[in-house]
Amino acid sequence: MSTVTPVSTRQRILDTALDSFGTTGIDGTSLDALARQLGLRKQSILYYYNSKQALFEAVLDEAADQFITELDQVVARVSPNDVWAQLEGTVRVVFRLAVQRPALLGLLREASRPGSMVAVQLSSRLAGHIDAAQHSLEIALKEGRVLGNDARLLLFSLYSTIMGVATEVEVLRAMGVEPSLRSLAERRQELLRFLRVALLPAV
Amino acid sequence: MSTVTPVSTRQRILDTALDSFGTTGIDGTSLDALARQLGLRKQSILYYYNSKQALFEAVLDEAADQFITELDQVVARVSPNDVWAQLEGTVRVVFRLAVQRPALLGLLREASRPGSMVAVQLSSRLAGHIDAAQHSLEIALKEGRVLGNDARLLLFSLYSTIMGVATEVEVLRAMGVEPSLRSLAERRQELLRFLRVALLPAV
DNA sequence: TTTGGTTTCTACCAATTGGTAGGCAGATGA
DNA sequence: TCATCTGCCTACCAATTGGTAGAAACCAAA
Repeated sequence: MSTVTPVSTRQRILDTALDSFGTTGIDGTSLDALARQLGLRKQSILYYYNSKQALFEAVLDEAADQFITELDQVVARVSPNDVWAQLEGTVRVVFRLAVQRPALLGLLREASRPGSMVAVQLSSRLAGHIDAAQHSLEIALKEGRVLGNDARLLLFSLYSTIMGVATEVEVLRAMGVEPSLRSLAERRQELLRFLRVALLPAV
Repeated sequence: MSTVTPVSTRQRILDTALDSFGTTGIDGTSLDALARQLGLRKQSILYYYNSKQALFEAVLDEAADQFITELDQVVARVSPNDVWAQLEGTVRVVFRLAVQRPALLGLLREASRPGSMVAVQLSSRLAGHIDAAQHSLEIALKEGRVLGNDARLLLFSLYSTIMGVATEVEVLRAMGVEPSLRSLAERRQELLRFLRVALLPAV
């Protein structure tokens, strides 16, 4: 027995806005265009969210929620001591999002733009996860289970690599690789191999 | 004897536009604001570049030129067989640009945004360099001087890592590291260590 | 001094932007 | 039945956008 859950207009606006902000960017998204996509007038959007800025902040919160939820589901299952398993899980999540909800990653990308000020809001939401990851890394470093010096910088390198490989589609296209599910899987595999070599001491 | 070289208005427009497009983005840059920065009226900009689009394309060309020039100066000096030396040079160039001309990297970032169409123009300019790098990597892979499977995907991973570590300042800030010259140097060092481990076979 | 080309300007313009004011239909509860 | 509240609307608005038309200012050569 499947019931059609009525999605509230408020939620529909949020979802559509996330997609639009994440792909076209915040400047590239007008309230009019957004309303058109939703089959509404812009004033109905402003009824739920008092300004574009307010809408954007709500979208950011939503994005952080979704991202954290996805991450928790996969990462929290494995032992916090097994850094590699955690990393593998993270990569899996990010790549799944790259397929199913690319706008979410696009939004993170937009937020991490230099001088964006948006990052502040996001970072406070993600701070806990970042700290936990850093802590795990620190211990692993001390025990020699992972190669490296500075946990924070190492974490940063990992972030850059994973995010980049998952989202920089245009660069890949420029290199002659047409993005596809198959190429994405190959990319993920090569990425994991790359990270394994970079992180884990030779056996 | 130092002579004040008169910089043509055309060139001033190009430079200022590069900075603005690279930091504020193309949508975030209005011709009026640009003109104000230059002490001109917007119509003077349109006199030299017939439309905003035309200006942007010229800016992209300029950016590609500058990037290639910088890269050639450093990379072309070392043997094409020494993949590691080439990579080290590339990292040095990118990090220098991150300090001296961050807008240039910002523009590349903007261009590599999914669905940007801009990448096409840039990629045709960089195609030669990409091919050369890929070729070097392929040989090094075959001879076992570098770890990995697919040269293209490996190159892509390297690009993502380097570009990310050099430009994702906000992420770093979110992790509690205030960007500074000192932290940048540390980042570069850790990045090089990371890449060395990931690429070079253990001795 | 006049002429002609280059450069920069003023004066507009239509379209789009985010946002305000207020109305109208339908559901709900008294 | 009436009043109220919610949800979405039409009608505007001022500011900004990229862009056009054409006039001044300037400069060099004739």
